[in-house]
Amino acid sequence: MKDHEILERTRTIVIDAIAQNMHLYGITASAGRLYGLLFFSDKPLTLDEMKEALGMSKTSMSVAVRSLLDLNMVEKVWVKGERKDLYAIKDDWYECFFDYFTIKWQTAIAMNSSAMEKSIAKLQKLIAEPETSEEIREQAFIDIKKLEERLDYYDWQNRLIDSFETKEILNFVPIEKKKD
Amino acid sequence: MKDHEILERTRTIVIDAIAQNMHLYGITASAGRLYGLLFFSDKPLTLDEMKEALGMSKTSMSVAVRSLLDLNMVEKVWVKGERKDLYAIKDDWYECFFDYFTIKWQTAIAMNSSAMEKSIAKLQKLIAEPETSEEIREQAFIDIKKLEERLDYYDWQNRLIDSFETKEILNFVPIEKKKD
DNA sequence: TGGTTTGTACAGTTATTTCTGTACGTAAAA
DNA sequence: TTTTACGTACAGAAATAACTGTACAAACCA
Repeated sequence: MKDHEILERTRTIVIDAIAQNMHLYGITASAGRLYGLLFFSDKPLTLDEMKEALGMSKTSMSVAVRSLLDLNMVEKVWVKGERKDLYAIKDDWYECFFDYFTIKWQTAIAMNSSAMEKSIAKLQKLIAEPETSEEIREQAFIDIKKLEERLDYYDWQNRLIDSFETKEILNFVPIEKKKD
Repeated sequence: MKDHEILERTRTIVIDAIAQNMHLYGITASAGRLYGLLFFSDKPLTLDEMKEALGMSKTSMSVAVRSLLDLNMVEKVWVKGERKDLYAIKDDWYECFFDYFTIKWQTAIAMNSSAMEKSIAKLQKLIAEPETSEEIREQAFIDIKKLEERLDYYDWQNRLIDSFETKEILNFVPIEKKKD
């Protein structure tokens, strides 16, 4: 009786902490709780079991689990003879961390880079125009310089994320087994 | 007339893109716009100038600029004879990127680690109790193992972020000047 | 000292996000 | 085939976050 409570409480402490910090991945706290639930679960769970465990609607569970799927934090598991969909946590944390940058950051970097490249092109065209005033031309030069610097920075970010994607980063910051 | 519009439009495109992706840093889109404004500004701006440029309240500018200050994305600039506070973008993007992890991620990791360490201690105590049932004891062992694995992962994350903080990461993924 | 100006705290408002229940399409079971 | 169960789309409700205007404290100036 008391034992079980302690076990449950220690889990809750951890789940709360995880949920609270999940926003770093752009994920709602509820999805974080769900992640914590799956972290401790010894078997894949159905939407109904999640709903039951977290006291939320099935719809919310469906949404939350999908957001976790999108980030490769959770996977759909097939179990023979089970009609319902089952979901389990992906237990390669490192992979998951890397995927986050590949999925979210690389997209954002691509968007920003694209916008900046387009702007540079427009500015160069503006500079090439003979009727552009000297003042404007000068400002355009300055803007182009700023944008190119920024593009260099995005290029660096991409190279960093590439080292995540290929796991080459682990040669630089290796996974070490802690001594027991 | 037309020139100036083109210049303005190219800036807007870029600012919009930046604002849209700023959520990756846990920052509101408005603060993102402000960041974009400062990115193109050739001089530090006052709250009133920001308010004017973005058509928002001074209070909002105050809040937004503070969120950027907290992430070391912006700095307060002192200018002789100027009574108002002036703010400028921090132009070391790399530093800013590293700071983000040091400020946000390290804090989150510390919170999670702390919660897990506390839980492990409680579980070990539970295991040591003679009246704990064998079933509970077994479950506690499983939980401890999971938590310790997770702690190893957090340790790795910390080492990665350390390499950001010390900039040693740049030895692995160097900043390369793009050829002009 | 008293009179301005500047930045922010606070409370109220608006906008956005998150959550719920119903309704429905799809697929398995009978 | 009909029946049943599952997961999700959708619309409305509840909760949260973002923004604004007022009011005030601190700093500056006279």
